[in-house]
Amino acid sequence: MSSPRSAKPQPAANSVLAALPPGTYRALLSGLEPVTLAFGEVLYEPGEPIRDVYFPTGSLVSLLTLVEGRLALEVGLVGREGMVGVALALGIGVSPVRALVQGSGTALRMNAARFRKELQRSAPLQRELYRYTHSLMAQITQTAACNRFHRVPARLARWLLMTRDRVRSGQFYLTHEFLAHMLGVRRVGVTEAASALQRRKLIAYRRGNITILDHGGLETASCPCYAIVKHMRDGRHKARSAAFAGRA
Amino acid sequence: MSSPRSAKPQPAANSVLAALPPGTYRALLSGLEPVTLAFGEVLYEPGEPIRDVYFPTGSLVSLLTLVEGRLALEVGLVGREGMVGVALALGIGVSPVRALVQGSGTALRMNAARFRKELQRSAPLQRELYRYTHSLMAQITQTAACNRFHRVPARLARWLLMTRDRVRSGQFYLTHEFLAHMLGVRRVGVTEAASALQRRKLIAYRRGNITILDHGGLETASCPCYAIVKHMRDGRHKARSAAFAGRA
DNA sequence: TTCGCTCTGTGCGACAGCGTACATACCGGG
DNA sequence: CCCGGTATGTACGCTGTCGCACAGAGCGAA
Repeated sequence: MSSPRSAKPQPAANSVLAALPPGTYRALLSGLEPVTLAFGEVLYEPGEPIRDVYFPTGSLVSLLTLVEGRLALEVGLVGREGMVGVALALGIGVSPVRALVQGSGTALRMNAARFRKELQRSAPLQRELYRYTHSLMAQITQTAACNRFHRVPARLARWLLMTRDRVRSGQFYLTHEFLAHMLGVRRVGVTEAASALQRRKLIAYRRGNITILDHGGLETASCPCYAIVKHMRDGRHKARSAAFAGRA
Repeated sequence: MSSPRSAKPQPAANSVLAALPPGTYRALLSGLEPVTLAFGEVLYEPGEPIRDVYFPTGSLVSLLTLVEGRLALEVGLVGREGMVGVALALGIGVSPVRALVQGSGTALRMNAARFRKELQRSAPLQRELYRYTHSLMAQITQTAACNRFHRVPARLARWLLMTRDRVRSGQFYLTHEFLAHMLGVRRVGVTEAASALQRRKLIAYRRGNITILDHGGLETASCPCYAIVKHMRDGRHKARSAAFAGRA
């Protein structure tokens, strides 16, 4: 119920995998197992070993940092554009964050040992993953600043837009309570901000089912961080040619 | 004047470089140029190409993200334990942050082209840099949460301790104005917090010259983020054996 | 239908941090 | 020794968010 569209025929591609040369991709295939991730599932817990990495195809995973054991704060959001478990690509076998499935759906899973082996032998895979790692770092950085300087309503708007981009749908299941954990604020704070957005006809929600009504309006209501992060990702090919000028 | 100790004989080692096998290190040497970084110098500006990378030996560099062009917020602090310019190690030629010299001192500099070449041919260098990249990501993540949940006095205390660890000295030059930019608060907010710490005899300062008087007390006054980040870095060898179990 | 649970809405006092303005203290140079 | 600039201290009203408490509202199961 949380994802009423799980049956729709997607291109089934994850952007990281899609960017690989065909030969590289074929070599990976036998290690990739299609799985369905369920809402609320926890893929990693901070300090625990990373057993598998995940390439979301139709799912959405939140990366949360925990403070004082109870408070949570989302620092990253991973959808089909990325991979869950970048720490492993950096040679670290322990997750620094909690990875929580925030949108049910499909993903491709590979166990840690195989992943390390494939990474070691494939330069294109390395290149794509490091590029994604950089983009994730930028996202975390932007989030840090955003949490410091921007108000709850703007941050909520940004978050909804980011989610929309990653699930490619303007509708998803999320309670105020859940959103509060993501934004690191009280549930009441979310209720107030969400009510305001609803009054302005930018979104509609009913017991957790949120629908984005006016994408443009929501973008105006959100802080500039949304546009900044989006632009960084879209501009990545430009960055690539700068970094690897004269190569590849 | 900003660094009255610039002449003291340091081991001159940067931790990333020190962790390399002797052969690897020797290969790098001809590309490493000793430089002195001056307080206030800007090594990178967001969006600009990374021309050189820096391995601080006796200097300290802040990584700042800019919001709306004017507000600044520190997301990372790089001293002798790291490198400035990790984006380049991830294949990105453009810096996402401003890199500002916060403590004058020595560093080893390598130009971007040479660095890419060396990185490509040296697996140990890659390994060390990716490990450091992970540690920097963890630091940024922790900072994001810290900025969200902790009060200014605690954050100030943490920041002073982190600086101390990186310059290996309990004394350094920093005005309230400067600290305000780092913490993303008003100068007045820093003054109030610093006065409180001074009243409690944890620090002393006089026109920018800050001295840590009671390290333990300051640690108590700081948020747990300090201990967490410190522990992550100290525990990195443990993490390594988990990630590379059975290898190298 | 009714009960119970979850989700959402509202009220209220407390307070940290903001923006601004201005006062004092320190230091080096002429 | 005095002057100017920089650094620090203090005051004050404002607002966003907090913590808490409780009141509706929707939905599913009995």
